[in-house]
Amino acid sequence: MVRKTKEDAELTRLSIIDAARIVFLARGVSRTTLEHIATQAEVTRGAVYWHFKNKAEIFHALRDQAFLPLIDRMDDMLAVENTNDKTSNKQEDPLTQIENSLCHTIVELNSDLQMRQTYEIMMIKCEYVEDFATVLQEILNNCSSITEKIQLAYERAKSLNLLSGSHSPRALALDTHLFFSGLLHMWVKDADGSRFRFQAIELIKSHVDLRRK
Amino acid sequence: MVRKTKEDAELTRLSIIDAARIVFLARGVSRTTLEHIATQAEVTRGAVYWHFKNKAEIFHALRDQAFLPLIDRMDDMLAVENTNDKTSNKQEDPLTQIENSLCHTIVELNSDLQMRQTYEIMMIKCEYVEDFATVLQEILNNCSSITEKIQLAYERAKSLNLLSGSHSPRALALDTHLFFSGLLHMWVKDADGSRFRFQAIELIKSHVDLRRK
DNA sequence: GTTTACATACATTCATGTTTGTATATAATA
DNA sequence: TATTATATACAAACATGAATGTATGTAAAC
Repeated sequence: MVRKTKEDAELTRLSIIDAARIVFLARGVSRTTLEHIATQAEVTRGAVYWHFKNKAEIFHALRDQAFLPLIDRMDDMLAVENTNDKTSNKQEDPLTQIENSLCHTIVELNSDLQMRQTYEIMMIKCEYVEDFATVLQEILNNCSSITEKIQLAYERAKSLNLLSGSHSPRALALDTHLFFSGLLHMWVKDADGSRFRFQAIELIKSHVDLRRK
Repeated sequence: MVRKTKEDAELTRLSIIDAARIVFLARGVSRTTLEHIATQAEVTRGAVYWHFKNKAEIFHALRDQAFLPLIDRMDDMLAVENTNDKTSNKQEDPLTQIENSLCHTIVELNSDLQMRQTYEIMMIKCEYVEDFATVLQEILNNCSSITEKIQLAYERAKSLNLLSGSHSPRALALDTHLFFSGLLHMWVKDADGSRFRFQAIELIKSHVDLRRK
């Protein structure tokens, strides 16, 4: 049980990230030792230090694994209508596009335990200081970009005369973004699911409906 | 510089909580030592251990100091109209009541640096595990109770025929709660204020307006 | 005189980073 | 193709620096 092939080494790397997720979730990021992670991954700290510089690097790897794909997917679902692609979300009306992209995120979280756990870690098991503060800024940037996409969708909806009332697409987008941000937080904190988890989809539909003519 | 009067001791206690806030904010809760807090408060760890059992107890004290008053105030502003009290928020229409209670919280946060810092600690400088997990549950309970108050206000608004559309007060309340929860999070994370801090009031007004007939 | 409100000193545990050791994969060379 | 060299992927040991909790000391208040 010593030297492995490159493929084995990659598996070790992944299992360390996997282990980190489990231990971070249970003990919080600060309180988990590299020893904890190593034990969970059934390796020694030597292996951990071989693959990662320190705990922060593991944290970043974990984030990249779960966060980025979801952000990308959301971005994609909010993209401008593309008439060549009949199978995608893009032929829906803009409001339905918004609704679908939000719902999709929730569905993903519901079906993917690991992603759910990672979100929980990022939201309530991590202190955003020093090495971790940058992650927060990145998240904020992602949020901004998504808000802009939502705004564009609302602008399309407006020009298609789909909106009730006369609110600015900007204000609508910010409101939607804050709603969804709050929903994700509550969704994560609501461990037993009694408050938000089981009605998240409903809440999204209701939120979007409020804007529909 | 040894034994003090009861009043002096109470001042020491408060200065320890004050110091904890400063250090928690800068270093995160986990990474701050009781030594850090003691130094900041210009006492020794002896004094800290005299007044508090451990770090978690300081954390709880800090929370009680900043959180509870704000919650109470919000609760109060959402209370049922009281015709005897002409000076309060209670003579406003229910939707304005909701708007005011949300705005009030933001104004408070804007004017009270310490409260703002405490919120920041609770949201992004603390890991909710073990000793701290209970705090999260308490926060969730507070949220539930506020949501209920908001729902009651929406019900009053509905019976006064102030609402546009035909959405249920329950759905409206949840939506508002999630919006505000998201707003608080963003408000706190948005350190330089460029994204949310300076337009929070506007966003609240716009959110409530969306529901007004 | 006793309790209070601390300061100081001590003991222990624990986490981190580094260093060293080592078996094996892989590339180089002959 | 067989041999050798080197880099890889770890394990194990070590050294250091905290951080915690407790125990003890002490001066002033009551």
